Amino acid sequence: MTTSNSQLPSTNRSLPIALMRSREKVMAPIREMLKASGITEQQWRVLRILSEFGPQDLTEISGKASLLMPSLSRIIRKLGEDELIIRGTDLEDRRRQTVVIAPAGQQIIDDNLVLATKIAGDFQRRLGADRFELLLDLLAELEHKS
Amino acid sequence: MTTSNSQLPSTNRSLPIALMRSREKVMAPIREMLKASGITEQQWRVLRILSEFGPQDLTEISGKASLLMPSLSRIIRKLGEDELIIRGTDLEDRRRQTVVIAPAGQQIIDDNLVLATKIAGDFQRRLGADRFELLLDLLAELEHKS
DNA sequence: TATTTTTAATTAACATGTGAAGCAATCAGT
DNA sequence: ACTGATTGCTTCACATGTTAATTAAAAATA
Repeated sequence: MTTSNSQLPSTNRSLPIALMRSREKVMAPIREMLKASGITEQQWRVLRILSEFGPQDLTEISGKASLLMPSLSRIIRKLGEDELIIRGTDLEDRRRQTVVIAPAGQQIIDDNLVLATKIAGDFQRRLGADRFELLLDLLAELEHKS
Repeated sequence: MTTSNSQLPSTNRSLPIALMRSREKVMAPIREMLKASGITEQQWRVLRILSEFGPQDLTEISGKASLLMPSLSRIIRKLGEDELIIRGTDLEDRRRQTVVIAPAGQQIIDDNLVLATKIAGDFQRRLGADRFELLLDLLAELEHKS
């Protein structure tokens, strides 16, 4: 406005904002679903990973869930307090915390299985299978080093 | 792990996680750039919008920046305290707060113009112009109602 | 083995995300 | 003009994002 910034791509066509917008749209129905179970979207991600890949330490979860350690540390503490997971110190390496999903946690996964599958499928159908895969590929390419 | 959840798409191929991952990768260099100016990525977005579209009220900014009102309210307060923007009550409708970018705010936009343009261009080149536009289109499609 | 370096996790401090409640100004209908 | 509904923004409460500092344990090296 004040000076010329015409070289900058308009915020209307900005990749960061587009990513935020679409992330919000994708997450909203999942959050809505999870309200009944009383957990957040990130807690759900952690439980899903524990359910799918079994017991593991925080660093492994962090990588799979794309959560930074400080966030994950708080989430694990909360999930432990709510008895949705069970944590224990690794006897081989006492720095590590091994985390296992608890029955109550698995129950939440099971309770939301059908609806979560439907929600994921809706987005896939919205774009079509091919374009959906293409989108995932393009997003993955953004992560590679230039 | 405990019970079967094979219908659920693996977290490895999950759209929400893919969106988070790529968002982080796209934002990281911008945050790095902004450290020198002492503002956050969201504050930068607000300043850019004010610079590009001129004075406007919070609701308008909220829509363009994809920031919820509670977040934006705090951001605007902070930017005002730092004198990067100037806010005033709209005399026509005293509920509205009209926000204008201040010289110090415009200076930050100007200071980062070249590097910000380069960063945005890097991602575009990484995919190629066509695939980059395709990505933006696919993301936009996710936002439509099913 | 003592010292140094690295690693896994936590904590601290501040900013944002999110849903809900609150408040004042405006609007709509009477 | 009066009342109820709506709008624009703020505040609250809690969770997460982010960087830096911290702690304990393990690994590397002298």
